[in-house]
Amino acid sequence: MAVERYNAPEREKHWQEIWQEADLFAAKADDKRPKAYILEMFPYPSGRIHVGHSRNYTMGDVFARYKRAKGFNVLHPMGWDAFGMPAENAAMERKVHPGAWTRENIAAMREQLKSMGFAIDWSREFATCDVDYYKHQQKLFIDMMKKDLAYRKSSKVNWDPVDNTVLANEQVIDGRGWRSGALVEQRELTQWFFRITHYAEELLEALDTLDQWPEKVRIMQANWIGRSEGAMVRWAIEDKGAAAGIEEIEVFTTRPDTLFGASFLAIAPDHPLAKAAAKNKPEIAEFAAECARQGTSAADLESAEKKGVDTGLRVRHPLDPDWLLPVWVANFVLMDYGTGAIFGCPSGDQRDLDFARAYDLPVVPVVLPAGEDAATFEIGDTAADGDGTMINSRFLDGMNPKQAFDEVVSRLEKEKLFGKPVANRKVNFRLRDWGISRQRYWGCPIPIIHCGDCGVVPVPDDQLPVELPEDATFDAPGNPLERHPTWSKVDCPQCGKQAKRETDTMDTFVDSSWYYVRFTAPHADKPVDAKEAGYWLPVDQYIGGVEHAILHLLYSRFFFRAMTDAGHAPKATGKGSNLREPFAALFTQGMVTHETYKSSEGAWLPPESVVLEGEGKDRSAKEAKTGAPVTIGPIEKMSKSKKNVIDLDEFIGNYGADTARWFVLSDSPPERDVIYTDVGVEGARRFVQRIWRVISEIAEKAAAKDAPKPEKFGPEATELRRAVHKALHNVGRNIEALRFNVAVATLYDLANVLGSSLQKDGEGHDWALREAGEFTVQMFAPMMPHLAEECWSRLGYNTLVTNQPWPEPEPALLVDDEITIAVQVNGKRRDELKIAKDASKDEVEAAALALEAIVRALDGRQPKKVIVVPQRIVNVVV
RNA sequence: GCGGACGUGGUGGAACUGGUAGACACACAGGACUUAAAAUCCUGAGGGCCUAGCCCGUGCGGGUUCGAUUCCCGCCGUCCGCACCA
Repeated sequence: MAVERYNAPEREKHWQEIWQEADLFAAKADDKRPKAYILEMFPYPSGRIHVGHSRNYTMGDVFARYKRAKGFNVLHPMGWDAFGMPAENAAMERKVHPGAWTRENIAAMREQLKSMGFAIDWSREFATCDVDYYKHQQKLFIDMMKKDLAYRKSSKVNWDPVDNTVLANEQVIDGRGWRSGALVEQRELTQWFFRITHYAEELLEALDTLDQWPEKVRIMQANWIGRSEGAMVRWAIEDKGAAAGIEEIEVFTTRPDTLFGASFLAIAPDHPLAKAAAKNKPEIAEFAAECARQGTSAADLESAEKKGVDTGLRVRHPLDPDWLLPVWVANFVLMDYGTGAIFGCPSGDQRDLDFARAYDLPVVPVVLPAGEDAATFEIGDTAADGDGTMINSRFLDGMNPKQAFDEVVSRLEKEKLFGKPVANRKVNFRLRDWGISRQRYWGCPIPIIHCGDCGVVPVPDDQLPVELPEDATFDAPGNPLERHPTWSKVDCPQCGKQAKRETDTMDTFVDSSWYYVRFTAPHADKPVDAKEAGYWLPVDQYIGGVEHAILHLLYSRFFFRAMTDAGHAPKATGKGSNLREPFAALFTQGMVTHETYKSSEGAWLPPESVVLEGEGKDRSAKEAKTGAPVTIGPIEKMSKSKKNVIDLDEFIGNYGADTARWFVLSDSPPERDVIYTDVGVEGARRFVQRIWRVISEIAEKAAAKDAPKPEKFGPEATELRRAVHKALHNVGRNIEALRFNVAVATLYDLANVLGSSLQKDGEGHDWALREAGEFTVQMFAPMMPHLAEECWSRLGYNTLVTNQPWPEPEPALLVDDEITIAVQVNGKRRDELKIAKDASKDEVEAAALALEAIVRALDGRQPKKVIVVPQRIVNVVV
């Protein structure tokens, strides 16, 4: 009989109301069940949720619902990463207050998330721009400062000389300010830093304990921290007059063994010596200014052509006082790394080689790679940075680099320059302290007061929070806090004299470095409720984009330690005692991508305004309204700026939340990108309807819901039960491993089986059908929860499937008595063999050799060897 | 430039730990139902050839192995991050 269509939008609303009334997802600590804290990286409230965002939350939700069914006490909260630049840009462009803009966006996005039917404990929701959140962050800052984990120092920013404002790296386009178009320059400012380097060693070593993190993220973090063992080597400057009294240059090197291959020293353009030298040589000043116009980003610096200027200064080689080397200023040497000075060994380092070739500096090979002849070996375009034998290195000749390293360092440790050892061993990290100062309004104010007499004074606890002034102006670039007429004027808390508030606000990465702690007790009157945090932490499954693999995750790992050490530790409970890592398991998911469209004027067009025609190479597009031609651009991650987004409301209105959920889980492995296509969505929508039909038919044909389990099952029923129990096993296993696309495929498979078994009959079949229907509904319930509730009630229940425990498969139904294995001859498959699962090796071999196709393939030749891997394969070698 | 990943039919992808490559889905073709269409259901299919069978095939080139999508080396391409986007 015909089954009426499932009206997803209408039924979904219904079930969401039911869940809300039952208050199913509110989490409470102190439960007898084991806990599971499941968290997706919280969103920036940019305006509206699109299908791209929804994937991340859907994955978390499937996992949370599954864990709930498996008997865990689940915490699955949601909040808003609400500070940041876009709100301030909106304020400038549209004259809305950043706060108002943000609140509006949050309200809209909250409704969108709710319409997806996520199993979220909304009572814990907060935004990082809530005073009640950031006031605790100010307290954390002060306590970290007291532990010397926050401090001030000078560092560089991108400065727009026309707008008189600091620019973010992304606001610098080809060296110019994005609004003014002015050439950006580097400028030094005194700014606040977190001492993340204090934890460099620990953050590196603890990576080994994160066995539920993707290997690639751990590798990236390890490289980012960049521990290297080397030596500090001091070089005496020959002409001190020219160097403004500076006597030496200290260099960090990981390769002291290659010292005899040195041909120059290079210093950063902002190295003190470079600054001193610039006073006498205008071309150095000019070069430094040119470098300062390159922007501050490492990618720009390192991909720029290697350039330099000879300072004219000369230094003495530490191993040979008669050997003088030139000192260059070079754009590829970074003041932030090591000492801001290097010695160049062109034969052993590609960057040094490129530089030496450009400026005709000597290239002396010092490491002879294995297999090369010392007499003929020459360096071409590629540096020899590998292992080998030392040559051209006097007393080091014949050693390997490791021995030479030790020899050089121990010699130089004993030598003195100006009364101190010439060299000493040193462990260096690439990791730099975290600069958190932002010269902007929409962020957490740094709770500091600057007093002419007392200096830097933290705001006392009883004067917290330092709130942002509502009446700031956004009509001009620059920091609204700085130009506010009264806000920064305060009395010094120590001496009472007139003083000035710190007008820098914190990097928004600070906000997101501890929000997962706050979720454990979002209304507590101190930053951390030790008991709640101790119960829920660590986060058992954290889900977010790979783009956060380094910064957000490393900052969070640091901040969690720092706040703990500053007196805000979770209370140790059993397993969680001495908790240092906030995220026990991490999953990095891929983006949802979509084609981009551009009008003939070069403007981005949203997909709904474009009509597509043809297929393959003949595909073309035009504007729906005007018919004007449209360029089909590359497939890129859905983003507002490129307009290639599918709005969630519209989607849900058309298809329903379950279709959206099913679509983003289907096909693509979750860690990889998924391309949004209309046909893909159609497929998901059809499946929703198909499931509804199949379950409805099962509800009619199956045994009554309390019918006793039959003693015996006929072959049809057994076949069905095998398929269902296997699917149950696989779906559970794959959700557990977050391989949602495979779980989805398993369910497609099962739906095919259910469809055909509806035509069948036999002993116990009606009971098997009911079991199949119920298990199937439970299996897809985490993914399509609304449809599952609808089907559950169709099957005659007035309970909620959301509250049902995950069924356990019967082990006996998971194994087949007879299996099929492939038979190969010389590694090529020639036939397959059906044989009892527990057949012995000899039986398998005999049966395989008797196969007609094998006899033919052997063609009378005697097998040299027969490899039998039980239950897998037979390979006959001739 | 540096660091990290990824690459399988027309398409998205599957393949547990080195053991039958292409599950499942989309698109396509044929059929059933229908006055017709939509919807639904059934069937087919990696490519090639001398088609009872054989050969080729997981970006390209090598290697290890009885056996490689899987491990190793080199290359090409794409994507992510690079410290003030979040």
